Amino acid sequence: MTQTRTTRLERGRAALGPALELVHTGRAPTRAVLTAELGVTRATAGAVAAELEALGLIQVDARPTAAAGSQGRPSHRLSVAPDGPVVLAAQIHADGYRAALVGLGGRMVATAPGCMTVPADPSHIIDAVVEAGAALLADSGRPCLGAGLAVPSAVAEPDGTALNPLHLSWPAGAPVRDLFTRALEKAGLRGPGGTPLTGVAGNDVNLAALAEHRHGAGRGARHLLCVATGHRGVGGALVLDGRLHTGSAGLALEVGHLTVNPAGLPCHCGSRGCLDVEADPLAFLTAAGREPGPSGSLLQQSRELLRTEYADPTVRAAAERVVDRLGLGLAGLVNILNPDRVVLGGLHRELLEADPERLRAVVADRSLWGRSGSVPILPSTLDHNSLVGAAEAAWQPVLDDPLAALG
Amino acid sequence: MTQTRTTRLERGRAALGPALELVHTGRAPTRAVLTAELGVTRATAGAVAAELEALGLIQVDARPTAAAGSQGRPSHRLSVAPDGPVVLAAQIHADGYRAALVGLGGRMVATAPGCMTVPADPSHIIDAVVEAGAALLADSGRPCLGAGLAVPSAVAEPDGTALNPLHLSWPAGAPVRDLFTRALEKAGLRGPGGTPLTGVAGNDVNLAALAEHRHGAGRGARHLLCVATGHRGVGGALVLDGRLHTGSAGLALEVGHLTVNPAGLPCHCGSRGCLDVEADPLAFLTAAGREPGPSGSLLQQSRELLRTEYADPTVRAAAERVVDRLGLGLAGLVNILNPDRVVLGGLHRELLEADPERLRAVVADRSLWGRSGSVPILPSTLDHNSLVGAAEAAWQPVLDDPLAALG
DNA sequence: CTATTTTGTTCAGCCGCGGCACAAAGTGAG
DNA sequence: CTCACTTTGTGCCGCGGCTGAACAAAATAG
Repeated sequence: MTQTRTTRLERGRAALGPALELVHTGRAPTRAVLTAELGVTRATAGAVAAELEALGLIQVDARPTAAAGSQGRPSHRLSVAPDGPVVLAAQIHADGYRAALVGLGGRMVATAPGCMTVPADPSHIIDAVVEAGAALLADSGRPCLGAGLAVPSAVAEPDGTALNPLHLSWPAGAPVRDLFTRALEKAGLRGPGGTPLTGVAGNDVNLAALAEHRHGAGRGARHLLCVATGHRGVGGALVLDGRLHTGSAGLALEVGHLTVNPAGLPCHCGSRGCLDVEADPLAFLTAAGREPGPSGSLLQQSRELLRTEYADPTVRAAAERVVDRLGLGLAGLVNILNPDRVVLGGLHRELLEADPERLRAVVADRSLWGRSGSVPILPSTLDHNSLVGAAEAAWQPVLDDPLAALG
Repeated sequence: MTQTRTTRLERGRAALGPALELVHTGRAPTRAVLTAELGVTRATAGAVAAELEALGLIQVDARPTAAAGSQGRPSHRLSVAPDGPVVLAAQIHADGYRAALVGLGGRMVATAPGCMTVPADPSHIIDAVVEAGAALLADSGRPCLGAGLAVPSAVAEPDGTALNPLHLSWPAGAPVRDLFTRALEKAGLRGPGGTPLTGVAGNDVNLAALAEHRHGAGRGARHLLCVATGHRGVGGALVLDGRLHTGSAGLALEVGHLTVNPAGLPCHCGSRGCLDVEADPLAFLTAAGREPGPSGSLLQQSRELLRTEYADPTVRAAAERVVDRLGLGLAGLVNILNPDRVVLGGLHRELLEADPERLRAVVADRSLWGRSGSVPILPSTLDHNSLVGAAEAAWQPVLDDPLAALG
């Protein structure tokens, strides 16, 4: 037998992927910075940039803008290609869906929301969101390199099934990844060269964390912990060295069942006082003595209450109660994960902004050492971060190996 | 200025490090397997193996043993060099210290225990263990490539200071890494070419996890969670894709303050019913109604009790109580980290072996999905795993880049 | 003993990349 | 404006690691 081996996909320029990621995340605004970040010679960086430009992924400005106050020849500016390829991002939430086209750099090119009560059969809404995305794509005329789907449920790997669609009526174990891929096929969406698109699916909080890490409040963090709450329950996510940590089966960071109030409310998990039932919008509304509305509007209702009636002592006390519980949960997570940054989303973001010091104090107090307790806790900064995160997941193969993904 | 750049340490054969690691961990018993694992051609694998042999790190058997039941030319066998270089491993525990020389493959070449009450000044005992190691080294006549120290405390990065020497009388923030390095210098230990040795220091449970992952019960796991208890308190560690996850400041996996018994004993952290006070040897002895002995012997005392009097209903009930608490803590960790294997050390190992089903049932019951709950829970299998782990940490630079570490 | 299978070895050639020299494009001093 | 200086871009050469292929070696099967 003549000598065969596994095809080396990373063939060609090894620095192509890292270089694209640097431009994508805005960490390489010029070719000079790119050279330094990659740790290669200027010659190599130049060749890499030229190759990425030839692939239509980035743009190298021929007319470099002079950097103020610095001497020497100004470096060429790098940016993502303004009319380059996009990926299809889709999100399903309690109120309906949203489709979007997202280019490199997290730029949302087009977006289309859709309201509907989520039906028991996940394939219907997945088909709907993909069709909306296909329409956007047809309008834009730009090539599509991938597709990502965010769902409000844990997604098991490697099968891509939704395990706990808590506030959806989906059956447990719905094969959302495969349904998504099939919907892409049905909608006639194709990748470069007519190859079929393979969809990726993930938990919305996980994907939001990825987006915040690349383009939002988590930028530059080595170990980023995100915690967020939508309508019911609390989700977590961890980004380690730029990669989402989903655990061995995609089930990591199920933080909802940390005990934060030993004498608290019973939880469906069998315990009492879990974060899930002590620090979500429903808990806030209940503590404030308000009648919770329909489950798909709990977040809006809570935000409204927080914004308009925070002066009311009852509301304020309810907020502080939730913040204290959340702080206990965060302290536990900080002790276990020791992140260098924490970003809060959903209602937790508003609660943090309402009283940043209280939450930070609780976390610092219950963390084991001042050092780990002094971790910065920031509100999320991206709109539609789950959607952008779904796009990030879809971009990943391109970032890992641009040649293979486009060739 | 002529073009300079950061020296590319990984210059030369890029596959040298991975190849050494494969032999080191026993995953490349033959050159043919090495070829497949590295994903290179036979020619390259041959060159790499020859180079590692020339460096004195591995041995390539000229007379390959025929593999039974397979055709074709038998492949050369690979093994670590029997008289190759070693690293110095040191451990400090409640009863004293232990020094050892450890070769590649986790082979303990020589070891020397030392009993002493740990003095308040950490430099004394660190000097003592290094001197013991230096004596072993002089006897062996083998070159020393590194040194690692395991301490029963969290070690903060990047400064290498011991933060919570719980059952030692050390001051908080003792610079153990620097004290260790200085002791190595004082003892006249030198690396290849007379370069000074830089010591590495780590938490004993963290290092034990590393050892179990490379050579023990954790072999092959992608996400390995280790939990162990020595005399007081509970420690945890996580190995992700072969690397220890120590968090952004070395403080990750401080699992001792997970709440596992809301109505439990008060803990110095301010909460009640923490894992630290509910699932350590002291908790077991107390629950069994025994008078705890001196703090440095709690583990022995507990083991003794478990082995000789497990038939006693009081002892058994105490064990089950601790197992139940431990199970709650493990379930919480499994929900957050979703490892694909759990390894228990110290007294937890004996408790697991006494009644494997009970612990597994508790974990499965409190894990969110059967899938993550069905994670295998195994007892540790290595003797002196913290010591071997200290050696692993010391070997790491060599495994990462053999040429740079030896050149 | 021959055919087959699997592995080791040698060698030529490609190609990525470093190093260098030089050009280009800016700032600042006089 | 000119000149010195600094920083960046580009073309070219050469090294060296790695692939690919042909060939040799060492075992088993029949």
